[in-house]
Amino acid sequence: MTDKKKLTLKDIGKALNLSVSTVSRALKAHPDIAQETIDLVKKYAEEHHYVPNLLAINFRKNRTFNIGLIVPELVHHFFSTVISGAISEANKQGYNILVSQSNDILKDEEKASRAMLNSSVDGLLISISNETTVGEHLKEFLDEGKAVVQFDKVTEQLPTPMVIVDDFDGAYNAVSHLIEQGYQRIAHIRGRIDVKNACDRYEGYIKALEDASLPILDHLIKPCIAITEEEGYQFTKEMMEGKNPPDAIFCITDVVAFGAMKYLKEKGIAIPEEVGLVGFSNWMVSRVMSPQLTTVNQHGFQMGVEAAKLLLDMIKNQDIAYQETKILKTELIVRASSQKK
Amino acid sequence: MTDKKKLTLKDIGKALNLSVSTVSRALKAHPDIAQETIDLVKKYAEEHHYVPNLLAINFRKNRTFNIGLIVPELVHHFFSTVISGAISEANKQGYNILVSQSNDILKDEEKASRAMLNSSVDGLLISISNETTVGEHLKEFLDEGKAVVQFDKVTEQLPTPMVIVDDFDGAYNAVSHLIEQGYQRIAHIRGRIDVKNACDRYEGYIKALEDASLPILDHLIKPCIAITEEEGYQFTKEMMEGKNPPDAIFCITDVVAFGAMKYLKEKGIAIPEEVGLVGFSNWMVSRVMSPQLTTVNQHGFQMGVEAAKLLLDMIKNQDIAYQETKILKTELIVRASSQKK
DNA sequence: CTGTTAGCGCGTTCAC
DNA sequence: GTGAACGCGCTAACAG
Repeated sequence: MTDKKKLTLKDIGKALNLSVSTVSRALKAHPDIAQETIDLVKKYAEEHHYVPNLLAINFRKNRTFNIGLIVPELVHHFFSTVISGAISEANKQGYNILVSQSNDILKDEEKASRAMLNSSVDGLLISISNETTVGEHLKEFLDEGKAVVQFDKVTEQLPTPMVIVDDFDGAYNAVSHLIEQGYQRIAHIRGRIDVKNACDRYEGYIKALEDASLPILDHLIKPCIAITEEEGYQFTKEMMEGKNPPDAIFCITDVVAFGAMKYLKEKGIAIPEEVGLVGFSNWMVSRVMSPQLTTVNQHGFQMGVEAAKLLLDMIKNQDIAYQETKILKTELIVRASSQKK
Repeated sequence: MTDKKKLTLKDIGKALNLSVSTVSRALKAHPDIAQETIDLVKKYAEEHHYVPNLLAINFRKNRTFNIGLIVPELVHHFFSTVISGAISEANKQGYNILVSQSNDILKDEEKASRAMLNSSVDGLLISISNETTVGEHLKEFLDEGKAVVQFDKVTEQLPTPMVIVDDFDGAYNAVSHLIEQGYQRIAHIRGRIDVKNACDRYEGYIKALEDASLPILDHLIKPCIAITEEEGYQFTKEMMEGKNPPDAIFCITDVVAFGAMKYLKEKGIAIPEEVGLVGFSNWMVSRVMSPQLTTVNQHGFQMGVEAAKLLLDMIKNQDIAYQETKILKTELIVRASSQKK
């Protein structure tokens, strides 16, 4: 590796017999500087491939042009889509993105956020872990005067703007669609009780049933803990083998629906004829299952873009107090698994 | 609420009537400093939540404790798995990871790498785009004396260490497995001719046929350009409708195999009885298809870990010249789509 | 043992 | 128009 000495303002000054400050000003075409000087300096800089030392600039201005992004899981279709959107927007505005994951473990999230807080980041985009409730480590960010935007999995305990999906509405539409298709005994394999998204979807489910004057049956509501295929399989088995089994299942997410589908197929129960199935999130898997899974698309890319925009706005206008909550509409994607008619 | 302004060494010095340098040394328990002083300073720093200004440190030491990571696509099961591994290892060693994507477009890759080069990164992990051949923008990294490690999609034009999968071996095993199952006319929907991975897999395919004394049939070898489901569908259609159709298809990747499967199912061609199918990469979709897809697992997480380790080794021992190439073995995952017997 | 001094590269006074 | 000087926070060489 060749150690190429980097050109500095001082070097240029020496070469051109100018002072450092003149060179500095010339490069940004300061009005005080003579046009000839400006041209001269710019030409020299160009020819010798002068690159300003970002480290020095950042140090002086106390900012890094980096923003942090923490998600529960990186290997996850929805989250990677969000990240993709955030990176796209950030890059457009001249920022880079530092990515970390919490694995849904509070300790890991704290470690990641502290690692970023130590001045390597101007602001933070975060989707909190299942274990995060208060978020002391995130308050540290705010205390330092750094911008934070929450997205998707959020907590109201933290006074920051957020970008979320209209989970209530998405669930409501999904369940209403099932009802419209003629299903009457609709089960819900839901998420954790302490997670906002899961609750919103649950509420949407309940509301849809109520609006259609369908009874709410407690034994058809099952709570996942880890949100896995296995849970989907297990709960479906329990319900189908119990009495008064459901004729449709609305699952908190596509993987869970896959577990449910697996059980139904094993038992030769026809989808959608005997049991209808709807997932949530529009993972790539939902298109690949057979029958293809009806699901709720969350526009992850757009969420990433919006979250990044919001954060960068805040960073650039420190004075403004943002408290905005952007709610993105979902889109029901109807496929074979729920089309009885 | 903590103090709004950050505590500096100078502040501590003033408060304790010590010089800045003494404080600095005390905090790192320099042997020259009296134990009492060390204790005193440390206690004060602790109580007042002193956090060293990383920006200043980095500026002075000319490094950032960040490493860059560029992949063709972020929303991609394999790559996100690699990233996950790289982040895990980097964090362990006190580094953060800056992520960007090229979308398989050379221009985007150049932009991303330049954005990172500008002193926001100590080294780079990259999986090059389909369009990258020479990699002038990557040479700039090397010229600046920054470490670069290539992984998965690499070019030999660039003298850097790499971490790759044994694509040849993986393909060889996959095709040998098909042969063992009794398939005789094995097609290959391959990747681009100018991409190394694709060629290695192709070679493995050829070698397996040769070793089994099976003929190589040109009309059963089809080259994808964009590596999509549509191409898989189209090529399979062409081959199945042409004369001397294949009785098995080895696909460059799982999505392509999904396209192939889609066509076969539409036409009522039985998998694996009439046509066997094998993919590559072990995406989550491969488990969800029905029949489940036989595929080649690439140990993405491990690849990320190895690549990060290599890069950090280089960063930490600037003097050592690394030219290592780590080749990770693959693992054939046999599922229903290829089990004729 | 501890303090003084001298930068790192840049931008921003304030003089001339 | 331009230059000199200072400081951002920290480290390291050199004194004492």
